[in-house]
Amino acid sequence: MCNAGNPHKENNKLDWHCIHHDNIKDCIEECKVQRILILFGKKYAMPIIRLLLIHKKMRFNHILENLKGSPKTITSRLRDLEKSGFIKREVYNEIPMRVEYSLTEMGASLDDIFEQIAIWTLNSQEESH
Amino acid sequence: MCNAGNPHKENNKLDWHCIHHDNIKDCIEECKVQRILILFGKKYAMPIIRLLLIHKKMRFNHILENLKGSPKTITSRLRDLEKSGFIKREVYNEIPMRVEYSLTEMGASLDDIFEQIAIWTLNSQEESH
DNA sequence: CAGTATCCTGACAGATACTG
DNA sequence: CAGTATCTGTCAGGATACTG
Repeated sequence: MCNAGNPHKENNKLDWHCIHHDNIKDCIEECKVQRILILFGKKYAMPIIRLLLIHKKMRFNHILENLKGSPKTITSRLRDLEKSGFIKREVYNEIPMRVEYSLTEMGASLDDIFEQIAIWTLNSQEESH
Repeated sequence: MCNAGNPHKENNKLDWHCIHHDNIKDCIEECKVQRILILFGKKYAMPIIRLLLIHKKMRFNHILENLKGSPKTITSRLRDLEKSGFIKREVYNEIPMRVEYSLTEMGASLDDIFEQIAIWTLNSQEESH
């Protein structure tokens, strides 16, 4: 069983990843921590979140221009983030067409963990001096 | 300039990633948060850290058997983690040869951020109900 | 405008055999 | 034992042209 969703710091550390899976494939598919790391290890995933944290709402071409990626890759990443529940896609049937991307509540909360990672990198730098 | 290494929560949020780079390539190369996410988005990176947190020291074949990966991939990941300063590789010139992997202080501190991500996944799950 | 479709390159990863 | 070498397949991502 994957216990990544059930961390009780007092009792046992290491609750953030399952060690009891028979094969690692199950871990990767079921462990939420691993899935987040895989998603944000992909190109543009984090920069998209950051753009939306700053601008709140953005249209496709604005994201595209800002990140200077190919439309295929940007689309792919937007779909990933949407499927994972981090961003919301709203279509307005105007001419020309308008699509606006924004963060879900869950997506906006990513700010916290990214910041914590940043703080961690700062601390681990100090320790190594 | 990348300001990911200089987070001051009181003044400005979003310090965890640089928005002022002209192109995203510089961000990926220079931003520490992004680099960590890319590294641990790769297969076996997190499971290796977890194994070493539990067992303290492990030999190559034990890691290999435990994670059931191909030797090429496991070696590649061990080198990545070593280059980033998370693990230490010690060679003993015995016959048969012995190599032991263990965490550096910085590697052991990864426990904290993985746990924080796990706690975050738990909280964001509750919110969405 | 917001994407798809197509083609292409390179990195990631598995399987297996081999070596110091 | 601790890898390396080799071959293979899959997928991420770029460039560009096209479409509803």
